[in-house]
Amino acid sequence: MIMARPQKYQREKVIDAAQALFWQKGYQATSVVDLQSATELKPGSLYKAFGNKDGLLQAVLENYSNNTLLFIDSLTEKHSSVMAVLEVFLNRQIDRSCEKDAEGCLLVNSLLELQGYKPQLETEVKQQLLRVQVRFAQLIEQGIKSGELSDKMDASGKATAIMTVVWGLSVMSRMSPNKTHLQTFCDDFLATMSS
Amino acid sequence: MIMARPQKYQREKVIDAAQALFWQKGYQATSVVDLQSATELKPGSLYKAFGNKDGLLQAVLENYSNNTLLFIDSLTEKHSSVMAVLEVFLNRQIDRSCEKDAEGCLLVNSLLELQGYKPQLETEVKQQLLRVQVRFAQLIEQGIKSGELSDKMDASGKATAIMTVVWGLSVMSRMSPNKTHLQTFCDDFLATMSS
DNA sequence: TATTTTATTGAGTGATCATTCAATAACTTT
DNA sequence: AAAGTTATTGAATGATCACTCAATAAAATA
Repeated sequence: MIMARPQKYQREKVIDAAQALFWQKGYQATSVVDLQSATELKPGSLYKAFGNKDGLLQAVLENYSNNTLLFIDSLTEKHSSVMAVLEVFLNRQIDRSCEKDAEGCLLVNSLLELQGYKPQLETEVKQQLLRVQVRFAQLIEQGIKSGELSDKMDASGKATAIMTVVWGLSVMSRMSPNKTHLQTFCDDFLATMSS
Repeated sequence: MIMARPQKYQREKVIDAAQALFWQKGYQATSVVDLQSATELKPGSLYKAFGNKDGLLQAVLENYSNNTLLFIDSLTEKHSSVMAVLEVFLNRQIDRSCEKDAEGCLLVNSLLELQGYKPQLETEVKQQLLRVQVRFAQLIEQGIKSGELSDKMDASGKATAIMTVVWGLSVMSRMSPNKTHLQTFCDDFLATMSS
């Protein structure tokens, strides 16, 4: 393999910097000039690496949802009970929602911003969100089989419920919510899932 | 009062047309040219009437949240029990979320799109969302006093919970959700509120 | 060292954006 | 009917946008 003139920049760092910007300001409000400053990439390099602004967002979204899946997996390894995993995950969402300048979930933000405007990116975001939902469904399936979770609703239904709560928290994070209120809400919700 | 050259257009119709556009495409993706076509207003008239694009969105948001409050009030008049009001409201949210090209809640969409980009409009959106949340808190307060709702959590906490669910449904509406799953989720949620 | 290959550079491009304003038209008042 | 008032009109403006590309620089190979 011929390799003349290797890349000076680190792809990971570039994606992280871009992610921070897209998360703070959203897709449209983030100009390519902003991205050039944050990533310290000249326009030509940026377009060489990611095609265009859409391609950069796509790389960011993949990175973001990969991290989410990795986090779920790490919780699954750490805790033996499925309920514990759900509880810890929700509590982290609550903590994030109550931070001072909480920005919610990048995937949710992107989904709502890009609806009916960038169909291709919208599809991409939906797929990433579905990946997370499916991972939860798999986890819950185990919990139902082991008898830990009730079998009143199937795993798919329970996963839908949990995603609705998580995404609700993501929106709520923009409203300076009361932490105790959210905790009580999530406790009650989790109670409806266990057997 | 001197009135030479009265307005040719109807302010309500203009706001409705603008609302439809903002709802479909979001604030940034809706160009002033789009708004001119939809409202059949020339740029000068539009700016005379609303100041600028932000002013038009503000008028739309006020109109939107007024309608939401009116809807809650109409349910309150129609049903004697608070639980019935909450149930009907949530069921309408579910129905909307499962429509073919569901667009979620305009206020939620706007909140997430404008975060960290248009602080003034963001504040406006938060206020409109809070108006709705407060109206629910007042309604729930009655339900607690009458003993219909449990007093385990105060009215403010219960209102936070319900808004989290409603906003979660608003996001979920973009994901072609399963109606039965949402209904079961909301039934279980309402059960945690009653005494 | 000379050649080849490829990433980097950054000024430049055309399109689109929100917004303005002087001219005009329509309605009321006198 | 004339004068006065104000909404309407639409071409024009300047700014910003995402994006391009020919020139250049740096590393690997011969």
